[in-house]
Amino acid sequence: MKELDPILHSQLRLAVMSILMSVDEADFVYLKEKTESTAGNLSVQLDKLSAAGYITVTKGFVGKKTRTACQVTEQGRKAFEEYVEALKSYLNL
Amino acid sequence: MKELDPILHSQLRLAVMSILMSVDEADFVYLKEKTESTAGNLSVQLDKLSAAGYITVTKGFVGKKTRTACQVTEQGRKAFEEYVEALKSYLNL
DNA sequence: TAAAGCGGTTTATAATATAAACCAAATATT
DNA sequence: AATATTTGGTTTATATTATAAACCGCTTTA
Repeated sequence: MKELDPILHSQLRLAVMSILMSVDEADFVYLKEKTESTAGNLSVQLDKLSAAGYITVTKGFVGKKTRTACQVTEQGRKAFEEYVEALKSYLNL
Repeated sequence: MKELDPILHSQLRLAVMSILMSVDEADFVYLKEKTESTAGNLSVQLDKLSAAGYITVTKGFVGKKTRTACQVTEQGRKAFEEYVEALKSYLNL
């Protein structure tokens, strides 16, 4: 049986990646709403995805307010696809 | 986003359930080999699946040797299928 | 200018996964 | 026939993880 990438095998991180896979860029607030997570949890999990090289996190401004934007990297895209393939062998899809 | 059943969202438990879904009965030794897990880890995870009502664990004998057989329950089957459905919404399948 | 909100981060806690240590019974070895 | 080894596990300790709570600086509003 294939290994399931532990960085992706986490509900919140998977949800974030799933969103980023189909949206090309999403900011902190949007991700928080969509995933219904707490800010603290989201912050930690974004750090992990970023540390793994699966996403990039860019801090900028919109007017005077900060804005943290996230994008999936090519490496993240690949990892996600491999994770899906591995999972399929578990789910019999 | 749907919740992912935490009992199933674990690599080893998912692997066990995946096997049991397609085999109708499997014993401890077989599951251990197939999943390449340690006996301790497997024992703990089987307990959890059993406590959740997802599998039944039956201890018997083959000659003089003990044999621990596992079967998925109807509840487990249902939970597995719901888990698969929930995951699909994350994986875009 | 104080108070309340927004957009987060850091830190503490609870839950989880995993392996290591252990155990009893059966089998093999000397 | 005693001793060592293997088999089939369970229990316990440890490391990792997920999660929420507490916190922080900056803005906006009262």
